[in-house]
Amino acid sequence: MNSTQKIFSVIDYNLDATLTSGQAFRWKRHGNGWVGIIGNRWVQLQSKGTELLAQCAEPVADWDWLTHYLQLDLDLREVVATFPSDLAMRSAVNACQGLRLLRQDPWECLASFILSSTKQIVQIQQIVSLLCEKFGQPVAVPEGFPGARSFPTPERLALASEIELRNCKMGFRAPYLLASARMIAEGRLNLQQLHSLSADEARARLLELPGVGPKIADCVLLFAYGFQTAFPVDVWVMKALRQLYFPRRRPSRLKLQGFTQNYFGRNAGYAQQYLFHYMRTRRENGTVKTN
DNA sequence: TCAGACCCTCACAG
DNA sequence: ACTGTGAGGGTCT
Repeated sequence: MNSTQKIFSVIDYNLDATLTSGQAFRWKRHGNGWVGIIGNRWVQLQSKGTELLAQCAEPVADWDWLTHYLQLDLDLREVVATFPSDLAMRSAVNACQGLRLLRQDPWECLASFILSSTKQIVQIQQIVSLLCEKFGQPVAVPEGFPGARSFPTPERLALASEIELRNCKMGFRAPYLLASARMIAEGRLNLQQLHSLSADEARARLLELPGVGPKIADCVLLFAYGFQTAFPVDVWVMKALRQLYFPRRRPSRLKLQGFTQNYFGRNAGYAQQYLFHYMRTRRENGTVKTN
């Protein structure tokens, strides 16, 4: 039966933490819940205990897209059980039970992270919001809600000028986003095809894009393609790693990569998300308990 | 490996 | 109120 809303039963799903943890940049708080756009759909989400209420603007026949985006079928306990059990890791997990990884659209994720370099999360949200406002397609919205737009396609952005993009306050990231959009629009890189590659191969392809370095490539592998071994190292995670595991000398990037893969295991990327969130939200901002 | 440049905005001093 | 300053989920050269 088609309905505009559905109730999912969930265990250990911290919606607030998940939507504010810097993976996705378009969710806005609305009352107790959240409003966002997934693909071409407007969605409102509310979490109540073990229930997750989803509301759309138009009737939905099949909710698989939302189950997939939110990764509702994932057994989080099984994932957390694979983390190393040092104190910092345990503290990070305890500080934020139910933090999840989303499974986003590759292009939206890629473009958003190209825009993320040396920006704070609120600033990224602002840029992405302007970008959607200017280049996105209108989507259906329920009565009484402000209009909303989808994330612009690479084809649309490929037609934009650098000036237009800079007007979205993205500064020096504009030529990167434009060039990447063009490469994808021209078919020089097929984002869907990366699903069929290994993590290393997919990573190599992403690194061909201008404005995409190791950190952003890993974010896309993790947040869009679900390669859970991908381990984005940003300033926060680097701070944690150095304090915790390399107190003496700083390791080379290659060494660090080897270490994170071995030490954090097959869900290294998930572990990274907990460390990131922990570092970012702790009161003493930047210190981690080591014993 | 190692800086420095790169846009722009906001928070925070003074 | 105003101006000055610094730094912010990096990447490129």
